Amino acid sequence: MFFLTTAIDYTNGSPHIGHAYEKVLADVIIRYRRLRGDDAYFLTGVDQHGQKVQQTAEKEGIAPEEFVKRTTEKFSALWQKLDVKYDGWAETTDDRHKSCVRAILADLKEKGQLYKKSYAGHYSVRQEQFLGDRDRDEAGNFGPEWGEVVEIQEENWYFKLSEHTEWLKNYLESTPDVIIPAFRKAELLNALEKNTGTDLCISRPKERLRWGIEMPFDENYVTYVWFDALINYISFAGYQAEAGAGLPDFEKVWSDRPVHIIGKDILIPAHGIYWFCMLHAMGFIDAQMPQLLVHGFWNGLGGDKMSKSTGNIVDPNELADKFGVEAVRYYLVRDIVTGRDSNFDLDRLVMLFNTELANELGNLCNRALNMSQRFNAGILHHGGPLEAEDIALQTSLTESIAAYQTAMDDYDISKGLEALNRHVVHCNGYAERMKPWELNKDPEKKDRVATILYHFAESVAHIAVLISPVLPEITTRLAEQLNLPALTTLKLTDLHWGLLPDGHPIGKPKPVFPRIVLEEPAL
RNA sequence: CGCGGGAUGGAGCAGCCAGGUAGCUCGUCAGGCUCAUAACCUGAAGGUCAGAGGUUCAAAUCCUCUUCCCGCAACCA
Repeated sequence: MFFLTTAIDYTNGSPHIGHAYEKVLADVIIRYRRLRGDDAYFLTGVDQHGQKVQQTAEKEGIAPEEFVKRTTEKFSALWQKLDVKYDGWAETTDDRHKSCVRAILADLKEKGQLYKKSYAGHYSVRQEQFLGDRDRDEAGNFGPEWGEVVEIQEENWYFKLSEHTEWLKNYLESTPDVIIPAFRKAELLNALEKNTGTDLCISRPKERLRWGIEMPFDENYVTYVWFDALINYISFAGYQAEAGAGLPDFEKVWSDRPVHIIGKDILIPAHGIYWFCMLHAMGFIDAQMPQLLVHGFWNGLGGDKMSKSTGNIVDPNELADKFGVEAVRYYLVRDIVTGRDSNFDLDRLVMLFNTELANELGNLCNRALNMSQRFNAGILHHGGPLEAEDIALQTSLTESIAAYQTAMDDYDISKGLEALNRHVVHCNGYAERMKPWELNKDPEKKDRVATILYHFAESVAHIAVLISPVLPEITTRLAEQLNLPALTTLKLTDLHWGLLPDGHPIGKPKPVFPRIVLEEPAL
């Protein structure tokens, strides 16, 4: 089975465009895999524990449970709005997750993978955290923002990460496609080089952090981020779950290498090092290690980082309300090369929607249906013998589908959409060259007109199916206009010339993509 | 020598891994069409592919050096 996950979002604030991008990307990939006919499972969710949540909840004077419930809602509501359809929803406060985490910790302790060690360092009472050298100012002191800084000693639990780094290095070097895109692997190997020898602190004493999962063998501690959040990938996949827990069958879901979609910021060290080593310690073999699909970031217009301080944060909710879900989904996967960064540009969002969807595809559909209605009373006929131009159009479609499939298999959604667009453009050119509106004036050419119109409709039918991973709602609308609802259930392998039967009554044209019109800027 | 990414016509990008006439979208200019969502089609102008050197019959693409830009604390994708 194809098992796809995303990073789980931290429920300390509102979702922004980056969160939306990752989920839409995942949704497009999972829908594509289903279109390909693969059995697929999509898991996403939220990370709810930790200090920040505890602090923010305190500041607002409510219990962390309450706070987390509220912020989680914002995320799930957005996914619903953006038509992101997942099979499994991971919330780290879920009891099933907690017991899985505890079972894993107990097991690793049993195996001698965990130990307790004392650590001494500078601690900020106000911020409730240990400080490192990087927190010092130029003069080498801790600034006033940290408040009172004391030296304390503290015991914590550690995971023997260092016992697995050698294996990891060999694994990474000998296995292709562990990290997509490939250029990130070099970075990871470099980081690994530096990391050897250190173990991983995985606990916090309860006096400092209450909002977490209690260690199964030491009630004074909760486990800290790694053995909580990362575990979601297996806990919600049904790893060691009891029957009837409402979780999938782990053996089935994790039968192939799963794909984890993550942002470039959490590759090193979290997923690239910790997670692989954790799985290895748990006994996962090389063939069960996940692939990491690492995506880039959306920056502000000038390429600046998006941040609250510069105020260039983009709210996906507002975006969807203003421009529509289709425009947002299309833009997010069309205007970025998977793996790289891109600059978020509203003008381009509008432009891409208006040109590629409204003008080219939408208008193609519209003109095709209109002519069919006006010239042939809305009935499609396969028509007469094919001319060179007809064959060229069919070839264009075949080539577009092949290019689309290759690109989509490589998670290159942008290139896949571009391939579809090429065929749409070809169709519009075909229309200009064939001029069915001229031919129609000659009663002798009825058959020829029918052939041409059929080529339009059939192309639209194919594109409707192929674009469904990105714009599922549009597929439904196009299928309605073509009066062939069955299109929405077709798989890639079902596609062949002749989806629309001879004598098929086509629907009435109605703009599928109304152009986005922005108010003219006042001059 | 910390690590990594980037530099391609006015703007935004692809091509680079597996060298072989420099491509896409937008914009600009000129024309055409009228079936269609003022949409569509055709053509043109515009690039010494950051710079220097090297390998090669051939380099945007491989190698070396240089310059400039961006990212690299935190459970913010």
